[in-house]
Amino acid sequence: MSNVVSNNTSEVQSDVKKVVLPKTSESEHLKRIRHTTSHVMAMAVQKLFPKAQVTIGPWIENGFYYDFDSPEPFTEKDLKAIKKEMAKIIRRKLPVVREEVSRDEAKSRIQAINEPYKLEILDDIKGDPITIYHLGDEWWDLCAGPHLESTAELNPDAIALESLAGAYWRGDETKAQLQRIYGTAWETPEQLTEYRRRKEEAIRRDHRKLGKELGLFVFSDLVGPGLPMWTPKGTLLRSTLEDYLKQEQIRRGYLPVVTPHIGRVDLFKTSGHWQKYRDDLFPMMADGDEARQHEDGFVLKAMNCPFHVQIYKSELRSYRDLPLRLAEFGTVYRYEQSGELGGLTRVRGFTQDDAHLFVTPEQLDDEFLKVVDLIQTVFHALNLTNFKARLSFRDPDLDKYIGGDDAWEKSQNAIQRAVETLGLPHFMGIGEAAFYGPKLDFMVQDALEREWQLGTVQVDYNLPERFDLEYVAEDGSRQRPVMIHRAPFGSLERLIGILIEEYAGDFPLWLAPVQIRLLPVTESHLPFARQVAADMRAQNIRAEVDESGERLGKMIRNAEKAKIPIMSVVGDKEVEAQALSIRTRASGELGQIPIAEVTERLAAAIANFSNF
RNA sequence: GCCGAUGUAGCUCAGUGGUAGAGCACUCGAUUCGUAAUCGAGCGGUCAGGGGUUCAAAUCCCCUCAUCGGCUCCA
Repeated sequence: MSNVVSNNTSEVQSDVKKVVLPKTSESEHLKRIRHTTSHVMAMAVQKLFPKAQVTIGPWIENGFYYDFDSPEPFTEKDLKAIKKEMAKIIRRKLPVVREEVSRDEAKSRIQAINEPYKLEILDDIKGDPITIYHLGDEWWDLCAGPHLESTAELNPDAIALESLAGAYWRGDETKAQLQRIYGTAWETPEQLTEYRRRKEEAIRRDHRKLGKELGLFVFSDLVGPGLPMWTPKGTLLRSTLEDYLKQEQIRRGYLPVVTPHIGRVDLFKTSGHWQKYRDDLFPMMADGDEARQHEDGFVLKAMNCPFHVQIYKSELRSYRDLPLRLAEFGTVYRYEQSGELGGLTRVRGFTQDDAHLFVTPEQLDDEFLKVVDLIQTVFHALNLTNFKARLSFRDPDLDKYIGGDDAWEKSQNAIQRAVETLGLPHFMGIGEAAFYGPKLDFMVQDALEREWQLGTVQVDYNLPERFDLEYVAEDGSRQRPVMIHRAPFGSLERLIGILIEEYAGDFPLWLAPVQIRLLPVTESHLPFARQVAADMRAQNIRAEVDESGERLGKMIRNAEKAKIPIMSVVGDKEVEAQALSIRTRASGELGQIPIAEVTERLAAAIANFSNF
């Protein structure tokens, strides 16, 4: 009875001894282990590939990596050889010795071994002395440490080399591409096993896998990469989310609008997007070569703001009209780099829950706070608690932004004030701003611990300027409004990807594409089941009947695999009693409940975002 | 876009130079069944696509496409 958990999901079994995994950022010891392991790996690599040059090799949350410049590309087989070599080094119990040297001394030693990357790294190290860490007397690298005292403290069975990747020197794609080896190292082999188990579990939650299994969305090579298509079940999920937010927005004074999927190039020239993102748009549609030459054509929209701005501009606005909140579930297309695409989290066609608020400067703070409140409300309703707010400000050293310093100051201050007023925990993201303004971004992690932006609020003084927006103030003067761009979900695609992983496919009742499935014990009970389901659908309950004609056990199994929250067995007893035998995914069998009561409770639970 | 890996039936996968396989799904037949898989039969593949090597290619080589892990980018 206790085990209602399906055996193909990943829940931790209570009888398995729990291994606690330390975090690198919180464990000095683990930092030392990973630092030292990365040095051992680098030494092993240079032993096997003498031409390989060593660059940088830090610890990361789940392990470490090291970047090499090697004329011969590493292969998966090489990883095995490197791992073997590492074990050898570890068994030799080499002491790890810290040495302090002067800048000049470091320089001459680097020149002696001819490692130009190290020279660049040396230039970056501020202050003296320079620290060098030696492994025995055969290998050393510039390193701030700290390290273990000896390779003897490492356990080869707690170390694994995980993957190969390309990585640009200094993260700059115009510079040399290096080869990165990712590895992981733990205090004990048990920790490594646990780490691997968690990784497996994460893969089971992967929305690409679950989306396929649950039949929510599909891709097609013929349609094209990064262009998801939503199945009937996925579409139910999507529209439930849409309906929820639409309702919430209407309550908050948003006005719905609809705008086209394409617009003239000139529109995007005015906004500045064309100059900035031309290559990231699907190619222009132009009627003939001459039109093409003059850039007199149309492009698929990659954002909705310029369209909403045109609606704003369609009439003379009074201060009495503001704030004007124009909202649209707008589908946009971005020609993302092929290597960037993945599942639903990064796609080429997606729908933003977009809105643009046109406000007076005096209204800015208040409206901004209201938007943050909406986002928090939405995240709460979705049970997304594991997010971090990021202040995405401009990097003053870069010149990829439009607008004057004054506008930027004002915008960034408005965001700063908002998070302070709310006491919202946040972190800084310098250089993460949009080109027209700073943002407050709500960041979440997927199952594989990659960070994604969902909700966003942006303050913008620049587009109102570029489009020459105005309103008539109380004194009759023409004033410029401020714009707030905002999207609580960010995009429906990404949100759903994240939600699938967050819930591991077990959607809460109100979101579940199918809320209840009726299972007729024999085919003779089908008409009864169909009637009950139809009555439930009339109450806006997403009910369906298992028409397979399978045996009950099989139907239950299928419903469990489909992660349907509620099952109802209908047989002679139920027809007789005008009741339903209820089995929930969360709590197992609940026994017989009269049909009217089931319907009523279901409808109430759905309305309250609660369980049955 | 770059580095690396992968691509066999709708799905999950086996098959390393000699006649394409399994389980599930699907269709049909039998069974009419009470809380996680009834039995049997059948259907289903240009082995991602194209080119090459070979007497012979899913298997070896080249190109393209897609997917995955990273990097870069992300309005």
